[in-house]
Amino acid sequence: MKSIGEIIRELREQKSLLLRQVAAEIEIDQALLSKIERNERMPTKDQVKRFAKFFGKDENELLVSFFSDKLVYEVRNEEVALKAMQVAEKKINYIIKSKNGK
Amino acid sequence: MKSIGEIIRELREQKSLLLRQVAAEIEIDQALLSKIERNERMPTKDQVKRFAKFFGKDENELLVSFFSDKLVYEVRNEEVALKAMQVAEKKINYIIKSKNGK
DNA sequence: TATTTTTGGACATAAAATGTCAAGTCAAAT
DNA sequence: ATTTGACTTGACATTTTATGTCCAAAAATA
Repeated sequence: MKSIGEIIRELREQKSLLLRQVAAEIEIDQALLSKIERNERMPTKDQVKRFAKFFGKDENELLVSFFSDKLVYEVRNEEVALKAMQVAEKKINYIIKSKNGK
Repeated sequence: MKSIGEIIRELREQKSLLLRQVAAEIEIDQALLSKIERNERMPTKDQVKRFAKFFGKDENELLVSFFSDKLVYEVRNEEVALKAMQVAEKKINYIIKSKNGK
C-alpha cells in the first residue's frame, strides 16, 4: 500500500528523470518535490492532477492515494483512528445513498 | 448516524439547558456553541473532551463522532471519497498491525 | 410587545499547510 | 583530493484554512 509520495518517486525513477526535470514540468520547486516524494509535504490536489497527466497515470487512481493519505494523516496518533475511519465510511455511504434519490 | 453537533445539541436539550449555560461550562462563546451544534464550526478535540465530561458521556464515543465528521469533511465533494476512505481504512489497519509487533 | 434565546455575518485571531531559498551532504567522476 | 551534480535539510516566508469574538438581527416565548 504505497503513499502518494512513494508512487511519485517510483514513477520518476522508472523514467530515469531527475528531481529538477519533473519539478520543472509540474512547476514546483525541486526541494518541494523532494519533500513530497519523502512524504514530508503533501502535494495539492491540483499538483496530483499534473503528476497524473505528466506520468500518463490515471488521475483518479492517484487522487485515491492522495486523499487516503490525507485521511490517515488526519487521525494519526489517535486511539480511535480505526473506529473513526469505519464510522466515516458509513457516513459517506449514507450521504451517497441520499444523493442518488434515496 | 449523528454528527458531533447534533449529539451535543441533543444532550443539551435533554437537560433543558440554554446555549449560554453550556457555553459557560465549556468556556466558549455561546455563538460558537450555536455554530458547533449546527455543524457550522467544528469543535476542537479538547472541547469535545470537555463536552463529554460535562454531559457525562463516554469520551471516546464522542471523539469517534468528532473525528469521523472531520474525515468525511476532508473528502466532501470528492468523487473518489468512498474509495479513498476504504483505502485509508486499509492503511490504518496496516499501520496498527505494524505497531503491534507485526 | 417586551424579554429571552438563538442565529447570522463580518471580522479578528490563530493554527496548519504549502512554498522558497541557501546551505548542506553524499556519491561519482575526474 | 577536488570538483561536479543530485538530492536533502532546515529556517523562514507565504498562503490557506480553521477557530473565536462581537454585535445586530431574527425567532421564539412570556
